[in-house]
Amino acid sequence: VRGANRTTLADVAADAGVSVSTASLAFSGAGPVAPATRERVLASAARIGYRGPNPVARSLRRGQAGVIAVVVGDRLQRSFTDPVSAQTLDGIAQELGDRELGLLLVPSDTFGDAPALLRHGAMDAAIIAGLSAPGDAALQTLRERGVPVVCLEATRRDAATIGLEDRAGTAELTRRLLALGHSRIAVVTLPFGPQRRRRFIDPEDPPRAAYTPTRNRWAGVRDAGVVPVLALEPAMSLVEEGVACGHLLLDRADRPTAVIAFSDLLAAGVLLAARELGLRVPQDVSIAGFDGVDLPWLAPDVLTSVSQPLTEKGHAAAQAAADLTAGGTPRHLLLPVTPRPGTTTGPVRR
Amino acid sequence: VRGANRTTLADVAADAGVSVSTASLAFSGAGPVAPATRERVLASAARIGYRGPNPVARSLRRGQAGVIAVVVGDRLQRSFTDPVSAQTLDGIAQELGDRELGLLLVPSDTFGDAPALLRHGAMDAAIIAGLSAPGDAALQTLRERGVPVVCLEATRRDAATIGLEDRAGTAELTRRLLALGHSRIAVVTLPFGPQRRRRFIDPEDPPRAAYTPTRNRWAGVRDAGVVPVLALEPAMSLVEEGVACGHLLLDRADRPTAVIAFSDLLAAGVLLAARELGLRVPQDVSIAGFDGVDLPWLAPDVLTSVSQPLTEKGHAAAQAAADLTAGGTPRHLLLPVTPRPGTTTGPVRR
DNA sequence: GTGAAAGCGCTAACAG
DNA sequence: CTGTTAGCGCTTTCAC
Repeated sequence: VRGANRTTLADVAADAGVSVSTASLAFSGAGPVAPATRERVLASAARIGYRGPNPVARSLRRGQAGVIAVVVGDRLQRSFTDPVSAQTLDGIAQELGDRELGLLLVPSDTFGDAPALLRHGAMDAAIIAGLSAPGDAALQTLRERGVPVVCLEATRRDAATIGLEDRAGTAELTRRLLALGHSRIAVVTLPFGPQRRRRFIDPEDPPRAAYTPTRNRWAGVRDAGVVPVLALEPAMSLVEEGVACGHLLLDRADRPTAVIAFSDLLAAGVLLAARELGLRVPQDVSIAGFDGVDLPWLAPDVLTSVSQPLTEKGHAAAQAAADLTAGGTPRHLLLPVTPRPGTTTGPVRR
Repeated sequence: VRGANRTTLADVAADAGVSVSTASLAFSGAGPVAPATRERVLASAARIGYRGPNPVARSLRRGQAGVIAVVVGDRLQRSFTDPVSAQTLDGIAQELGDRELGLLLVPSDTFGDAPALLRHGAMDAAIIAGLSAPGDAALQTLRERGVPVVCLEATRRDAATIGLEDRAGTAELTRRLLALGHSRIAVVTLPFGPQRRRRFIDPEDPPRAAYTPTRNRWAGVRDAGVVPVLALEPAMSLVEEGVACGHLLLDRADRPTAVIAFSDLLAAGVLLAARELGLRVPQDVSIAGFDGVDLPWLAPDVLTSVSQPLTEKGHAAAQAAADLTAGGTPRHLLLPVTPRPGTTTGPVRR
């Protein structure tokens, strides 16, 4: 139906009695065409049912696909239910839309082969959203194809990156807890790598995390001079995981007086666990998160957190991708975070 | 960088001392090529840094873009945070990925102009996900371009549709409440149209809803022989709206004994409102939802609801789109729903 | 202002 | 098995 013999610009030109090039100009408006001719061409187009220039042909001629691929975790369901990803993607989509660039959405897990789309899809650049480890198949495939890449949440030499002041964020959060008199502080980290397992981490000597934000946020806590009394790596950044971690941390005699979770979703889970255990927040335990997302279902509580400029991050990523497409060199951007006061932290009770 | 003079198949052919067509066959594997020649071509490609066939050129030649557009509400942030959309999109992405079709994500609000991408983007078909009213700008633009369309959540003659047994769903839910002895049943509907306002609806004589699911789910309640004691249209299907509606319905002397919300997100909001008001669920009020999504943060409660096969819906939509691309005729599919038992409904107390 | 010509990079007949 | 030929539909110099 679509692939069949649709009418082309040549048909229009023939019908209007002009050359193809003139017809082209009449449509694109990119050159001088007599108003009368223009009218005639447009009329012919309408008459014979011409649907406008074929975007693929245009792309071939221009040498640009007009499309930026956005690589997200394999399960969109998860990527999107997470407000952090959703809001970032929203920012990317806005900026790309403003520049009339298409957004090719490519789900791809970190391990295993890159999907066919990534290997063969038409794209001028790619944005790897979400956590990616150095050896990432997606990144590698893109490199081989020579597609310029923008990485979010990662440190890469060979790609543009949009980073975050993770480290300053958790440092600030930790200092605030210290100021409130907390000394027994536990941490729920982000995943260290793609393995997806829940496990206690040695707070004195944690393994090196493959994921940059995990590494940086941990470093921030240490910057504030704190060695956590307990540290737990969740399988994923999900509410359910937060609940599980919360139980492991709070349902014990030597309960910490404060918990820092490296994401709001995890912090929310810890809060729910505290509620289930009959603990009052913040009287019995203080809980801090990271991201500053809006979690209306946590009402009446609002997480004490650190906001990252998610929409802006998306804008920056899209902008970086567009720049690379235009031949720009990969730049490395670092976005600031700002403390967001909430109801879930308070002075330590003795 | 990308648009510059990259190496082409012709370069490879020249280097390998074969014709372009042979080189092409060596890459696509779509014809008989002597293993030796094939090796030689591949070696040349590697040597001169050929990155593989240009997807745009291939598309032009094939007459297929290899891309399906997926139109979602203007704010991705909202579309995705909603588990219903997220899971549907996940299903679409899976199926499209399996067929090696690209997913072009296009945010577009229902009113106002269709975005440039929809007017000029390369696509073989489009899926309109999320609520769409008959006059929809996106749908109209697509029609004018002659792009075949699949509509979710809508009744359309001129497009393939993937529907849901909404009506049977709410009818069943209502009957179950009746069986539990409820007679004072209130309803929180879905939005009736794109206006986004919260308002009470005349239960005896509701306006006609532009959105199909709203219409059908209401009809289902009536099918069960119930006229709601109160009916409230939310501005959107969001937890916050559910909370607001919950307060309006439950914080009054003639409080209903049961509330049916037309989405789980709204039902969750009503449940939170009930908790805030100190009402026990289901002892003081029963609450039923629709969709059957997983809301871990509602623990320990699980909404009594009706599950729709979201992933399957996504699969079906993608499949329908692929069929249309291949010249198939628009079909109209109706997917079943299944009751999902939960903890939020119980016998009426007197 | 308008037209002729030359491809963008690839694939698919069709000969050989 | 391999090469020749002919476009896919459009844009863009460059003459006129």
